[in-house]
Amino acid sequence: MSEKLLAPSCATCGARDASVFCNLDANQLADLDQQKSGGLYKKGEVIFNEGCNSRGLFCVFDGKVKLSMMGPSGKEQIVRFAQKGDVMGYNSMLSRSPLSATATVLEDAQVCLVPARYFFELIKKEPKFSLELLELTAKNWNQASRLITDMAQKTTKERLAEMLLWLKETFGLDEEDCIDVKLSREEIANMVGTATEAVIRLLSELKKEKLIELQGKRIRLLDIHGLVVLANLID
Amino acid sequence: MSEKLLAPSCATCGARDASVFCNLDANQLADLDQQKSGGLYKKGEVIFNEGCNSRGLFCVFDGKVKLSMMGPSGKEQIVRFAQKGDVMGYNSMLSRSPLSATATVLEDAQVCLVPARYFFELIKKEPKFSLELLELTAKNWNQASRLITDMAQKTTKERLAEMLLWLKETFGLDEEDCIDVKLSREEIANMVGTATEAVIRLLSELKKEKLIELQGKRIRLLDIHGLVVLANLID
DNA sequence: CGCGCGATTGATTCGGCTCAATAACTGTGG
DNA sequence: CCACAGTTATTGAGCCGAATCAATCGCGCG
Repeated sequence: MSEKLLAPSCATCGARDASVFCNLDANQLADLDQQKSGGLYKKGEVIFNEGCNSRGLFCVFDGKVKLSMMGPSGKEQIVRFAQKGDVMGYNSMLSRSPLSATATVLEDAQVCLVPARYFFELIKKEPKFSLELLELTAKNWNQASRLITDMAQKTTKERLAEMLLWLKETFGLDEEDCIDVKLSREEIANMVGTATEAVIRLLSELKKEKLIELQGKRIRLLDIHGLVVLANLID
Repeated sequence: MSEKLLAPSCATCGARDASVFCNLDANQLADLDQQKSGGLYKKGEVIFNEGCNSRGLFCVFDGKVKLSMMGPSGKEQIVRFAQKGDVMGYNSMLSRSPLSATATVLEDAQVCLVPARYFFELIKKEPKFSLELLELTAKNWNQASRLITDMAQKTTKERLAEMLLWLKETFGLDEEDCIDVKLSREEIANMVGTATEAVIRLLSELKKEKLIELQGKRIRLLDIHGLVVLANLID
């Protein structure tokens, strides 16, 4: 972390409404403010590392973060992203096991840290918080099992199309219909589960098929429906 | 379900100690007994179906169940198993979405059903229950993200070795060191994410390499450490 | 301006999927 | 107890997608 800074106040945090903290009342938010600390992380920095113990629950105030695991042969696998309002590092606490993923900053991020003790206190005292958290983990599971199936059964091209759509859902499109995050070809390959060269070749196929346009790292989605069909998300 | 039957009492249920219900007190168990219903399912029967709404939380009293999803081209993908003490169908309730998997009986099973209303009541009233559930979903997530990485990065043979070890962990070995569950080659293929023929060929390779022995559906593990190494679970 | 990393393209190889043909096994009814 | 039909397991041959290796290109940056 580059520097310690005054964490943004939870009460006024714009990211909170959509987060697991959306149901806390004013008193609890004040408590949370007391307990938490904030940090500023620059692009490329690692917020936490797979295999270590979690220091608490990390809540992203702004910026973009990738969560990835090391594969058996040292290849990175990106398993999810986190941005404004998303929380990270809680699974490890809940399952009392080391962190299963590494969090790396894609775009400069402010991240708050809620210590484990207070996190568990919230669970014990605030059923609504537990429920939010359960809802979140349930959704994660749904997404994960879908991803398992896709990894196991889809072709590389189908998976690439699906990942582009996933990126669109996660980060949205800018005013020029470009996916609003900058990833290297290698990082895209590490989402799709393939080699960098394959991503490059397949992206240029998608371009030939008028589904996307490429300008360096910027990827413009020209035909979302076409991508959906290609990704086999519908028949 | 073949027949309605008197559900086993939660208070004396041997499966409960290791389940998410392990922390309930006598009163709550009595309530749970009141609320729940029981069912007997025969091999091959479907307990619930992907895409439907969950009728509640299913708790396996005995027997063996596979949980699978349909892939885009109609191929089954087995994502997990459930047996004594395992619960199913709760993710769908928590995320308020249709069931993400189909539960099919592998070996005759008795399964209790806790209605959604009571399930949510427990979460609201009993922080220890929420915590157990959170712990469970967190573990599931860890397993799922590991599986995503493996599917994306390992060879078919490595995945097969890993699945054999997973089956061993889940169902154990009988007195002859055979994995204690009967799966068709196709079902194994649907775990590994490959074609039936590939499983057959790779199983016979493993046999040649003296890692396993085959007698029909019975698979004897001869060299567990060898399988661990092959599966790349250690270096 | 040259260095170095990331992106791109090409050539080759190989794992694993598909299709096709047999063989073994299961349960069924005569 | 056997004959039959239907299913599951096995083996073989051919093909294709995608990984690997190698070389070049392009760009951002000191």
